[in-house]
Amino acid sequence: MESSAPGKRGYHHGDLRNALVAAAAELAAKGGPQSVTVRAAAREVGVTPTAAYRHFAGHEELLMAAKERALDELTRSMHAEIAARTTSTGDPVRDALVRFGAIGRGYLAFARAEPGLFQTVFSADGPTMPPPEERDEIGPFMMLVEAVDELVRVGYLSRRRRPMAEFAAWSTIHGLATLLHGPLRDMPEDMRDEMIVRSMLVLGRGLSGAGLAPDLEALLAKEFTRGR
Amino acid sequence: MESSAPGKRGYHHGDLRNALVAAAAELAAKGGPQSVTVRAAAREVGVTPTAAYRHFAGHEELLMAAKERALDELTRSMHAEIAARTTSTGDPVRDALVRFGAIGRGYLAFARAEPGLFQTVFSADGPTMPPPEERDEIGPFMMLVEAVDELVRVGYLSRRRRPMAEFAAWSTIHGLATLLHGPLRDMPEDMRDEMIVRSMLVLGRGLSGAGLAPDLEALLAKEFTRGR
DNA sequence: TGTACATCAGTGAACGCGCGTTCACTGATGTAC
DNA sequence: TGTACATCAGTGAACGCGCGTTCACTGATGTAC
Repeated sequence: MESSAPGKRGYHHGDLRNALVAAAAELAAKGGPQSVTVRAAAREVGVTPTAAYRHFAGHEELLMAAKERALDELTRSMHAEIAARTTSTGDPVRDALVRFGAIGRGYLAFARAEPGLFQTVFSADGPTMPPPEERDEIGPFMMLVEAVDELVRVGYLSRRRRPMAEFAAWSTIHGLATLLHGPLRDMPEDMRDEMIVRSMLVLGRGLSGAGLAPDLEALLAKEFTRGR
Repeated sequence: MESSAPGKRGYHHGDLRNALVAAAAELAAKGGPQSVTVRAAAREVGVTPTAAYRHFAGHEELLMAAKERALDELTRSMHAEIAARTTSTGDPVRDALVRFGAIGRGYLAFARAEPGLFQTVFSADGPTMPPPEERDEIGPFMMLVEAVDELVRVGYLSRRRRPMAEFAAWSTIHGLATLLHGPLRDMPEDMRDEMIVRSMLVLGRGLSGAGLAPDLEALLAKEFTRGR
C-alpha cells in the first residue's frame, strides 16, 4: 500500500484526498476561492468528478479544506519570516520590536506573493480566528498575540494599553495587505513601500508609551524597508 | 416621454438602464458581487435578459455600474456621518479630530450596515482609488485626505509625518471593517466596540506629535464608543 | 500457498441548474410631410 | 391634423457552457479459510 507520490498508477489512486486538496489549493492560488471547483480539482488530478465524492461530502467540504491549506501556507510564511530574524541584538526591546515587525512582514509578504491564497483564507466563511482557541497549533493570530505580549514584557507597550492591541496591529497590517491588492493595486512600487513603512511607524508609535525614541523609529523603518 | 418612476407601463420601460443598475445594486447588497447577474437583474426588473443588452455591453459593464453605485452609497454614508458632527466645539484641534473620527465612523458604519455593498466596492477590479485624481467629486478617499490635511493645519499632525498618513489611517479603518466581517465575525458586540475604540486610539496616538493629551484621548474614545 | 469473496475506490453517463449571449422578431414611439 | 414610416426598445426561443450531484456499474485490493 503506497501512500506517498502515487502518481495515479492504475485504477486506484492511493492518496486521492490529499491530491484533491492540493489541486484545490492550486486552483485557489491561481484564481481565488471562486476557482475551487469539484470538477476542476478532479480534472487536475486526472480523475472523475464522482471520485471526489468518495472523499468529500461535497463542494463546500473541498473548499474548506482548501481554505485550511491556504491558512497553513500563511502560517508557514510568517514562521519563515520570524525564523530569519532570530538573531538577538542584545537589547530586548529591539528584539521584541524586530519580532513584531517580522510578523507583519510575513503577513504582507504572503499577501503579496500569494494573492489567491490570501483571498481564500479571508473569503466568506473562512476560518474564524480568535474565538476557537482550542486549537493547540499556534497560528498567525497566536503568533501576533505572543509578539504583543513580548512588547509588554519588555516595557515597550504599557499594561494599560495592552488590551486589544493585537487587534489594532492586525487591523493595520490586514488593511495594508487588502488595500494593496484592492483599490491601491495600481500604486507604484516605491509608494507602496513607503506606505507600508510609514503605516508601521504610525502603528509602532501608537502602541509605544509616549513618543518613540529615534533609534527605535529608525529600527522599525529599516525593518519594513524593501529588501529588508 | 416619462423618465422617472416609470413602473414598467407597457412594452417600453422608460428607464431600464437605471432600473437595472438599481436591481444590480440590490442584488449586490443582498449577496455581494457574486450575486450580480444579468439574468437576475432583468428578472428583478421584470424584463427579458436580452433587454439588458440594449443598455449594457455585457455582464461586466452591469457589474461595474453596481460597483459605482455601491461606492456612491459609501460616500453618502460618510457624508452623513460628517454632517451630523459639524457643530464646532470652539477648539480647532478637537474639531479636526472629530471630523477625522466621523470619517472613520462613516466607513465602519457602512461596512456594518451594508456588508454586501461594502464587499462589492472592494471586490476584484473594483474602483482604483488614489491614482485617478481626475474625478472632481470628492469621494471617500479625498474626504480622508482633507481631514488629514486639517489635522496638519491644526497642529495635531506634524508636517514631517504627514506623508502617507491618509494611507495609514485608511489601512487601520479598512482592516477593522474587513476583519470584523471576516475572521472576527463571531466576536461579541462589546468586544468589537472595544476593539474599534482602542484601535482608533492607537491610530490617533500614532499620528499625533508626541503622546496624546488625556483630554484628546478621551475625546477620541468617546467618538468611537457605541451609540456615538 | 492458494482461492473465494467482501469491500473499497474508482468509472461513465446522465440529470437539472443558472449563467452569458445571440438570433430573428415585434410592438411602441416619434418625426417628416 | 393626419398618416407613413424609420427607429427604438423590447420579446421569445435557443445555443453552449461548467457546475454540483447521483446512479448503476466495475476493476482492484485485501482478508478468511
